[in-house]
Amino acid sequence: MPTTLARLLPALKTVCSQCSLRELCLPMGLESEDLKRLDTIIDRRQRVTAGQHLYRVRDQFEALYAVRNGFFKTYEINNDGHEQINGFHMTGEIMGLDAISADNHTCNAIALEDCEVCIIPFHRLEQLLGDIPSLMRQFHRMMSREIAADHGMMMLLGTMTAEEKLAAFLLNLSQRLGARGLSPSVFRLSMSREEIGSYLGLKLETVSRTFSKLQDGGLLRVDRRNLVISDLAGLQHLAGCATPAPRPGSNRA
Amino acid sequence: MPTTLARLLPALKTVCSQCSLRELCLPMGLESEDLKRLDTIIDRRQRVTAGQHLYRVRDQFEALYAVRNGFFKTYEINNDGHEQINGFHMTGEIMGLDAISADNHTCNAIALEDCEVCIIPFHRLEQLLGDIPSLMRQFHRMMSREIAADHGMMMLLGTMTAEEKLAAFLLNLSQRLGARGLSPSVFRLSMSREEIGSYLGLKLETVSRTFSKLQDGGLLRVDRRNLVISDLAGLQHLAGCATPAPRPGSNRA
DNA sequence: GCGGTGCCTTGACCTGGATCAATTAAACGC
DNA sequence: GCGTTTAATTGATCCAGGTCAAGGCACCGC
Repeated sequence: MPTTLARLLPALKTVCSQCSLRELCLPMGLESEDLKRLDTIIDRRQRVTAGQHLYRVRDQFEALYAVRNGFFKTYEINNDGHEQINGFHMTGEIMGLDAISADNHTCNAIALEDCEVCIIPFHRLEQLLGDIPSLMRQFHRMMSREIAADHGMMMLLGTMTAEEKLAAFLLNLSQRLGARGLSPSVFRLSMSREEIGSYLGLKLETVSRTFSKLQDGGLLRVDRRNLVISDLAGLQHLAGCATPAPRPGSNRA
Repeated sequence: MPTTLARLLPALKTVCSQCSLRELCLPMGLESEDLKRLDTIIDRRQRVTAGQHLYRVRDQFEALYAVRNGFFKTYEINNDGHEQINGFHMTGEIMGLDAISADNHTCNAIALEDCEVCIIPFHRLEQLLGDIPSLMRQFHRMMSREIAADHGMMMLLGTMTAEEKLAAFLLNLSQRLGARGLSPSVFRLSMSREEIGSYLGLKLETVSRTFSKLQDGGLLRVDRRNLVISDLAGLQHLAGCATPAPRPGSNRA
């Protein structure tokens, strides 16, 4: 058993059927009968303190994780030692989908704040998918959404300028926070400038300069990690208006 | 019905159970009993001539497509009119996985050569997945592999130089051709310099210059679209040795 | 309070790849 | 065969973002 799984808290009994996030997460759209069956396999939570890994590259793949609260990043290190962040993950989002094919995790997941995740044992989930068509549909939607989001990210990395990238990134965060009932215009960044840069294919100095430029343009205010978006339409214009309408469960940047 | 589906050739009767690609494709690892059940839903092929679209953004999503032969690209156009190629798809690879979540295609697929695809009606496939656990597993592996490949692509776009990008791209092609029993060192590129550039986040001039540089370095020979890899190890070194071992059904760059 | 540490900002300069432009060469229609 | 078209190469110049360097400022332990 990987060390990262060692600190299970049996006291934390989860049930999807009682979870306030169920319409954002895997149980979305499930009948109460089927929700109860899901409860039988997703019955454990795990706490992960800020800075701790949930899993690492090459860890045996056993479970998917749904973020219950907190904020994660997933990243890979390439052979130059260069870190690339694949995604930031918040409440209701599923991590680990990339590991299914290889039976091992292909990236690292680390908590940027104190977090809690629901453990979804994958082989039991697959069994259940065969019995609950609506759950299977939702699962496939979530995987597909990840693929589409990654394609969006490839577009961002391949074709956008620093300003466009940062605008798109902040809008995406704003949207996902909004979909969770939080303020879409005033929030705290959980990640450093360097981490934003790693995600967007920029250096931290460029991220910092670009923040300053957007601030000088009156689009937002930043003070360290506190952000206020003051001109949403302006940011959207900058990002190419490519911001899709927020949807429950919308995933990734 | 989308125009792109109009030219069905009923004469082309497909059966997975007879297909030489079955160990690269969706039927991988299936028992003959289950293969027959797959035959009942994947029973049509479609020809797509070079330059013709198989589907376009916003087309209703009805089916996945397995490439039977030929070569496709999938791409998106962003709001600046900038094209980003998401992937090149060859024999045995599945296209359309990104469309499941939205019920509409989120990218365009166009044939770079005369192609033939097998039509996989998605709702019928989902029904069958519930009955055939090994098919479900293989389907999930293929989706997951796409996610992992996209993460690799994000790494490439975010952290690599032009030379590293091109080396990694050519090695990926080489590997996938090799896995299909074709020469991994002598092959013809089906795409233009501009398309390579769009995929790698470079301009066509840079792609051309980088080819020349690799050629001058003795790593390969290019003449228009004909390629000979003469120093595989050298290319791998350049690409950061990040080339995973070729596996059947390995997907995407 | 006070030194240390980690993050962030800003300035000055440099460079990899973009841009603009000219040339060559295959492929194609007739 | 001979224009026309399209793809590719190569050169010259430019600039967005990288790199290097110097502070600044919140936060922490003591």
